[in-house]
Amino acid sequence: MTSTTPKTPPVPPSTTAESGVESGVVEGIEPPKRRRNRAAREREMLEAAERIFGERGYQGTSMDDVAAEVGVSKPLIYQYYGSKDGLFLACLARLRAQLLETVSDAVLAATDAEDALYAGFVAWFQFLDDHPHAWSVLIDEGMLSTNPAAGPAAAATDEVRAAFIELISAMVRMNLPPGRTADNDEIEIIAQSISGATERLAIWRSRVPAPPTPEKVARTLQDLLWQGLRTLSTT
Amino acid sequence: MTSTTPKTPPVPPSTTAESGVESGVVEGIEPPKRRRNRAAREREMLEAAERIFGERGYQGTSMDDVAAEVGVSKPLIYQYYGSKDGLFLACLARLRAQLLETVSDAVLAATDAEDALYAGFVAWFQFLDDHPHAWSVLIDEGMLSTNPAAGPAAAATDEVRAAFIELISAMVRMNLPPGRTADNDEIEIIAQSISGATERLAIWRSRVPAPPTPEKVARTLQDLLWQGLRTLSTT
DNA sequence: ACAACAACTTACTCCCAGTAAGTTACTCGG
DNA sequence: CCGAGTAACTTACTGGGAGTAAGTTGTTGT
Repeated sequence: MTSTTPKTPPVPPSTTAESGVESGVVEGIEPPKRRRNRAAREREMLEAAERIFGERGYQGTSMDDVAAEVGVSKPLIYQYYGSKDGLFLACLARLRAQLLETVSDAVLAATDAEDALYAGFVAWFQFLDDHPHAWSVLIDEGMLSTNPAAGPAAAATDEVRAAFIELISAMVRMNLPPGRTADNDEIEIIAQSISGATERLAIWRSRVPAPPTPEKVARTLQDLLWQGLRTLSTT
Repeated sequence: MTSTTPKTPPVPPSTTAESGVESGVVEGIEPPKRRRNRAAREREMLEAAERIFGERGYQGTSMDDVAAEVGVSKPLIYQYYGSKDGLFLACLARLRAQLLETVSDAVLAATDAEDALYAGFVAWFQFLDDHPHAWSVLIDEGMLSTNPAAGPAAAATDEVRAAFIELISAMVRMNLPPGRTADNDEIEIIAQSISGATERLAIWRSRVPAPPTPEKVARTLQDLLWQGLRTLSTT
């Protein structure tokens, strides 16, 4: 009764049809299939989950909520995704793939290192502007935990980060002054810093009323980092 | 029975003394006070909570756990701290005060801007090395959430961050090239970046097997940022 | 000694992740 | 067309943890 999403319009869940009246029409013309194959349901579930996680956060979302949204019962989700973490993980994986691809493309399309850095920043902030949902899922709750005891979701988020760290490290390495071989610690520190900076900036932009444009932020970040990157460890 | 911390040694919780034998001694000599005044209990609870949150994270800690550790029943904690969030918040507030003070002191003790930045970084990483507990509490779970729906703990963590952002902003402003007045967006972007970078570096250091020293990290970060900071927006 | 209050407990409720076991609709070989 | 087999799905539960109502016991001031 409180269902806000009248999925399969006719055919009430059965066991409620006292009056045979309903609507005047006969139902001989193939009642809209309630049953779908696994792949289709999984897709439905993933979409619903992505939306709800994005709106209410990991903690704020119950499996019953998602089930209700899809119009299905909870155990079915468990059958397909195993656990709440599993479901969240699936959302993450999808979003990560999209985000990583977007940024990588931008970086690879650039002609020189300076431009690659800038383009990567812009792509990152732009993507998150264009997919507010994605962003919420990526950071909220799941993103936060750095504690080993925090379950698979945290681990998955770490994977996302690791991928970016690697991308950034590669860029930094490519960008080293010719003769220079910086030690790995330095590269890692720099990559971690940039990753942390962009994450925090993304969060900040998503919460401030009138955030500066992706280009402005990317520009400022570029200005802040570029000099230091160019002269990396030449002291 | 499973209690690992035999706080108040004798005097079992009552209602278990079938045999009057117990130990041979009489208990006439003032049984170790089980009752304490509110302030003392609150302190006990805070310490236990800080430790357990630090070990198992916010999610991984149950109020019953904390209650058991203190040797007290759960509702008492609720009476004093109101909720799990309230308890966590109290831990956070304490740690924040310590951390902020440590870093501020280091910054203020420095003689010039360049040194202040470096000293601040070192103090930050050093403090977190010295207080692994504190660190876990500050970042785990509670730290992660950027979602408004994530409760007071998230809000409190934001306050911690806001304090640092402000400190960093002040430093950046002081450090501006003489005639230069950067716009506020730029300052904010830079402050957010530095905050994000140091947070991520701290997390990274806490998880990697042999992290570089605080000085090394601070140095690298300094090298990365200093050039950019000095020439802020002079393009 | 005893009233009155602070410190504390037992024994619940409710909500949510996860599960056991059963039921219903599609499909495919005859 | 017709059952057997299986994939899709459900009802009805368990268990654990946050939070609470209402009562009990120690302490303290008079």
